[in-house]
Amino acid sequence: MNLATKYNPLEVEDKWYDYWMKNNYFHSTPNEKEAYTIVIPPPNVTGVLHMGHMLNNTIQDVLIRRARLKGFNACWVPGTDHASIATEAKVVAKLKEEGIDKADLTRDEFLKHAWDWTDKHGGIILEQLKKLGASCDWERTKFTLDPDLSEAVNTIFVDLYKKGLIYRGYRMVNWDPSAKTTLSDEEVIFEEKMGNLYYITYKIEGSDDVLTVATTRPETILGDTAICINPNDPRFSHLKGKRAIVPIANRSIPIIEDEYVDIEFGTGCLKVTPAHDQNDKVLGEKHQLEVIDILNDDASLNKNGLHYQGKDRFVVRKEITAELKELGCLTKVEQHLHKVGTSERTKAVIEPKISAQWFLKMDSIVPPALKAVLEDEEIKLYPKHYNSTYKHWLENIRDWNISRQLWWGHQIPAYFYDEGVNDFVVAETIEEASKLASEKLGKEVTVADLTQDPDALDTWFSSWLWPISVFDGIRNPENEDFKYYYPTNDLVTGPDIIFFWVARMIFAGYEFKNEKPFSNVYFTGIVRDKQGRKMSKSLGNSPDPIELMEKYGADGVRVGMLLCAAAGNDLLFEEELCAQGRNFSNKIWNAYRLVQGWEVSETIPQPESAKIAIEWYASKFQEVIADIDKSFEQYRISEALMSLYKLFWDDFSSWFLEMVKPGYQQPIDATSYKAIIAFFEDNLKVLHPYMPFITEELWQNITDRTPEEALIIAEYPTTKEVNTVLLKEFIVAKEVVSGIRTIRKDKNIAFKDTIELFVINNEKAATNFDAVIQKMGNVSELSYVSEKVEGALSYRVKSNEYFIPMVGAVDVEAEKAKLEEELKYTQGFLNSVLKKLSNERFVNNAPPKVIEIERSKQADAEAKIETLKSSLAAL
RNA sequence: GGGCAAUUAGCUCAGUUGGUUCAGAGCACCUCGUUUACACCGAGGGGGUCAGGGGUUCGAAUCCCUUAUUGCCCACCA
Repeated sequence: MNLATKYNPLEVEDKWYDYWMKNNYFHSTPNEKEAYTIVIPPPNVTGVLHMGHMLNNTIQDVLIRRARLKGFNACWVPGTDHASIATEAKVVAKLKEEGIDKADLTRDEFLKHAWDWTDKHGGIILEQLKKLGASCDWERTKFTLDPDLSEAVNTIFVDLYKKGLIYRGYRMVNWDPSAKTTLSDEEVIFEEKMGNLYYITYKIEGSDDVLTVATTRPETILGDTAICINPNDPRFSHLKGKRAIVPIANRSIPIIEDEYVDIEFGTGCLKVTPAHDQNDKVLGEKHQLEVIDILNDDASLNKNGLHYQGKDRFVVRKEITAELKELGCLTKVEQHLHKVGTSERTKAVIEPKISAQWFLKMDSIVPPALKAVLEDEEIKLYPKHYNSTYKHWLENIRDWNISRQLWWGHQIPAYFYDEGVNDFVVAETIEEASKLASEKLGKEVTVADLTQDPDALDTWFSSWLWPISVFDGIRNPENEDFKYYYPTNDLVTGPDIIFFWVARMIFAGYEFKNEKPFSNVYFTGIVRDKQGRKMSKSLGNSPDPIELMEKYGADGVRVGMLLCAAAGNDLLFEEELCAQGRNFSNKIWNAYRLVQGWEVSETIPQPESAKIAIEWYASKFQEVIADIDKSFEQYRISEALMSLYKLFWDDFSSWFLEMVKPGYQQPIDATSYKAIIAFFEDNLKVLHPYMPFITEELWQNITDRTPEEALIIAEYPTTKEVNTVLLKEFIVAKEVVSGIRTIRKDKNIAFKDTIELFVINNEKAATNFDAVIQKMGNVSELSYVSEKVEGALSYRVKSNEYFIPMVGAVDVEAEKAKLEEELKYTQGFLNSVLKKLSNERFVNNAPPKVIEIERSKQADAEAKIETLKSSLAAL
């Protein structure tokens, strides 16, 4: 068969993906083999593939395919996340474009739009993953809003509520007065702004004394319910136990003491407004202060704003400043640089606001998760330094606010029955809720009497169950899949969601199953562009993954991606790397073209050079796959790939194939050919996890295979002993060949012209590779001699000397100079060794092994110097 | 402000418990090459005061201290 000189990925990729799908190789069911399981970090259902996904999923596919080859029952569960905030925002925006305001819709109407949107855009990303070659078990595809997963979420909520771990509380939220909604922290952008710091004096009750506070938001004094001083601040010891009067409002408020107050900052006195500041709220709770909310939903002042009622907060800020000045309470205004939270979408300044939220208590949930990672190492994080980050967060964790003021998601299964907001029951269904409420009240409460909490649960409250719920482990804990696949093996994700997701999955694993969700977590870096900027749509610096795959082939992009993905580092991606990946595909392709073009002869004998080359590559291959195993143990996927790259390109193609290559239009002996094909097949196996398409294509090209013989389910090469002696001998042989090449280049001797090579074997080196040296150097005759060869160019490997006779071309002066330079270098080297060895403290303190090494270095150097000196003398 | 990391060749990174010719790899670069698989190639080559300073040690890219720069996370200072 005639193969094109270039590999064309487009012709083969879809073919093999369909073939794998058709033969159901990605699908896994429990069997007697050991399971190897990965659950995908579910991408947003309406998202599209970006470079981060490419990296992440390439790594997962490498792990899965490798496990499959290694004989595990490999199962990679794909799926998507409903991503409540992101998706709802997209739907709201889209409706707005159509002139529809979310506020005008009922919940059901809105959800209908959201589902339409999901049906239209959902799952695109999964189709894109197929282009990448992702060998996910598509029959197991899950979505966090699937009925079974939603049911699991409900069950867990009810369970935790019954355990007393879920409670309803008040919390400061980010309020967007323009959109009149709460925002998650992620949607708030802090911008540095120059503002004013206003110094305001308060009278001390029952005295003429005053105290001064500093604030950036003077209008909030109307919500003040205390003044706080640091108990260790000597300036204010006279204020202890006193009360102060809020200007304008003329309310009396207590002066409290707390070390939270920074003595250095501002005036050392802090006004406390629990309704409008996060830290003040904490202080307020600690000291049981009154909460006075002064704002309406649109950030105008309410009745607590007194005569400012109905006016906007910024208008009030100006007016109240003037009034305070008039009253003589404003002593100073300073310029002050501070960070102001603004809404990502509306740009409005965020107002902290207290509202009712649902919380999950953390105290009992955290300890097993800490222990599992830090003490027992049941779960290992790679790179390991994330242990500290993990520890720090878990030890300072606050109760988890699990409610969101959104509709797209799992509606909280709490049912109010008093029209108000205080009396509720928690139940998996509304029928159950009505029963519970009736019991609780001692009178009939019908379904119609109940109102379900409108809020949805935090997205992570469903995804924290992901490794369990994809196997239906919540609803049906004894099912075979769950028992077989859980705990999963590896999780591959970004460090940005270590708290949001990774830690919480660990919580869920121990809380609900008393078992870890996975054994290893591999954190990838962030994909950046050449300038180190994060790749993003808005910057327009992110290449389209699909276009890249069309240009370089999926295998090329996979390789390009991984080449720059050093373990745990961010990666600076550039398209050039995909070209390198494509070139590698092409290299493999052409190596195959060479081999498949050979004519095989059963009768000709095996050349000596081929025989030893085959022995050598067998060992070399073993050495490299052992290295690769080690790299994988440490999740150094990129390093493992580089080992393979060099193995195939340098060792296999540049050396091995050249060594066994038959002469032009000569046949190859059958023994060698068989071995070469076997090596080629082994190479394809180890390359397959990285480059699934080209390897399957060539595998199937080598010979007709039944579906049971497909590469994707082949058996990974077994480990055999490595002949290290042979490997070392070959390194020397390479240097000998290299020496010939250098001289050929220097003297412009074409490769097709044969040369003679004479050797003085001072090293008593083995002669195993002589046939190879002859072949690779195009040496007509290789002879061992004991005397220098006159009129020859020479070079040295260790203390061995090699001569290539050259008629008339030997420049004695140049030879001399070369020898003298080598001599100088070697003597310098010897001196440094001798210096070490003559240092008594070194000889006394260094371990014997190290001293021995130094002595052999000395001997080698001395031998080489002898050789060089006698050569010089001969000239 | 607190925490975590990083700084080695033009670029991206290895360098294990301090000790083999340990200063390395890939890419890029330079020179030569239309040899019969591949120019998406082959052969050869140049290139680094291991961020700066100090210390420990017989010996430091490696351990300690310190300074500088960079990145990430957390809290954001009334």
